[in-house]
Amino acid sequence: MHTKLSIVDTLKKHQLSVTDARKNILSLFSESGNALAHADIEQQSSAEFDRVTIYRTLQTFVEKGIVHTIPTSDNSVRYALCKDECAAGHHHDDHIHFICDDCGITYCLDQITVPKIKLPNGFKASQTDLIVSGTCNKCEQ
Amino acid sequence: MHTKLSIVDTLKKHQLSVTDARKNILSLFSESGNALAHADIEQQSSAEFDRVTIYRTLQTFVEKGIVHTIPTSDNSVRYALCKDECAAGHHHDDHIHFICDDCGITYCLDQITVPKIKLPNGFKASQTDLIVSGTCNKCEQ
DNA sequence: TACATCATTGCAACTTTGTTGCAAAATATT
DNA sequence: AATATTTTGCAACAAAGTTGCAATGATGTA
Repeated sequence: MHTKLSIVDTLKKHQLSVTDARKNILSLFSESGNALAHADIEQQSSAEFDRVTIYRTLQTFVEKGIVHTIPTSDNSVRYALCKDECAAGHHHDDHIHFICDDCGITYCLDQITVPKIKLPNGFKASQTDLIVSGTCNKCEQ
Repeated sequence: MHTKLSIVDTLKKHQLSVTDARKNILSLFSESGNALAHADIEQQSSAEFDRVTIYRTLQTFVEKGIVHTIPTSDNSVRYALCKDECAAGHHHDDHIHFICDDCGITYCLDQITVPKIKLPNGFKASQTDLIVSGTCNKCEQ
């Protein structure tokens, strides 16, 4: 069984030097539990870090396999923590994402896996994203 | 059986006045056959129309149900023609989209439908997007 | 067809978002 | 603790998207 890695250990495991920005942004993710847009992070730490640093940090996290991206229709890609198994350059996040139209929260529905899709001849899949939008369980009444 | 609507008829059907910009942009879609990003349209008609016009035209087309959006991970939403059944404010495009990592072409794979997903309690889906990326049949060798 | 009305377009000005190079600061290594 | 290496912030910029408004174009009616 896996013991949950600390923020610092996660960074070290991926051969990243441990800096304030990285610790801080990474902890934003684990505290929130959900996916974050660049803008979310900027709002929650703009006083502390330069915009450019946030861009570069997110990019590094994606490259190292610490977070994965979630496509959206509104030109504001979301980022979410990967499971431990994700490695640099190779993501294994074949779960579903749910974006609430009401509150905007983006959930990783880890329990549900993306069904295998049979593509036409000649098409080869390297990644599959399934994004469901609608109303989440908090916004429904 | 449906007879394919002309550009002008499509606009009229959706209660839009027929203008050069709309005719032109709409025909870009039917000629290309695939999904287009805002940038694609801008390149192919920048001399003719203002950037702002393209933004507004695309927005109108989405609202009227003439085109639908395709989420992406690179902050460049793609737009593609809807089937005839799509009405204003209510899209029925539950087919799969394929984005080629090589050539960048975005295909609507109409033949393949998105499998029904069972969501956790309290979650209600209004739309489901399935985006597969990889190598398309033209780029594969 | 000409007119009046209404919608659309282009322009300008602006805001937001994302990128790049470089010097200063922080981190890691010895 | 000193050096080498990375990371950060700043500045300057490029690209993407938005808004108001006047001018133009489309549409329906006489």
